[in-house]
Amino acid sequence: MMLGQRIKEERERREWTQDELANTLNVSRQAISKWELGTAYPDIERLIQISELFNVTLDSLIKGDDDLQKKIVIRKEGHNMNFWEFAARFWWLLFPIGGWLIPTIIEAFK
Amino acid sequence: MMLGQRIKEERERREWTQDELANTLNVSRQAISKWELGTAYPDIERLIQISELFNVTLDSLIKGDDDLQKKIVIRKEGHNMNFWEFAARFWWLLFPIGGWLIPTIIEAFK
DNA sequence: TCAAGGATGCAACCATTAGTTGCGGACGAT
DNA sequence: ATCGTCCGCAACTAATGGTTGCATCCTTGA
Repeated sequence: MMLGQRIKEERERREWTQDELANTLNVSRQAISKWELGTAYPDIERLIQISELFNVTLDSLIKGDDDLQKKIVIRKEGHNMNFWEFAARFWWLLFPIGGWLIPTIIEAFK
Repeated sequence: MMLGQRIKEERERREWTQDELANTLNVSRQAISKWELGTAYPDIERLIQISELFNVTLDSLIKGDDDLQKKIVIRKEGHNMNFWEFAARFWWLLFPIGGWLIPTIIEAFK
């Protein structure tokens, strides 16, 4: 995850120390250090604060630079019954349907 | 924060249950419930998973997306049956329909 | 050369809270 | 009536984010 690097990047771009950033966000300096080193992650509320403070999108902060982002689509199958699930449930319909259909067809060609 | 509502929206849009979403994200169903109710927030790693699964930006997920807001109101109520749900419920219609259709077809080719 | 101060990382501890397990209610279908 | 599905509530556990204190590295200047 890019979060640590991105925070450090934006902080250093503004030539702030960890301590200064910590004060504006009302956390200890160590918290900033951990975030940047990736040993801890800020909670979501603080994440929003950071994105607003640095004027960057959350995606840019967390995933890295915008142009590096690529959507990874993880498709999940819906819970629609497929044919076999349907068949497993209604196989018995073959009896009445078949029992009527087959004689009918046979009758038709006699 | 919009996060809970947004997750619920995107989940219901796909007609998934909390349980199904929980399985794809490898958390308990309760976790999903808490997220949606706002009594807990997913950690950042899972947040990224969610945004990728739903193919939405993190900003849209966390801060809310005004454009999406409108759509939700419309489709909030009612639940559209898919084909198989329909089939599972009205399979018996095959009897009268088939009873008329098939002889008609056979008659046509005689 | 080395002392001092500033900036950051490391380690241990604490406290918050995210996540799990278990239970029950609401609802629909059979 | 009963079973199955879906979801929320409560209590507990455990993971981890945040704090405090100390160590390290670098720069600067007498």
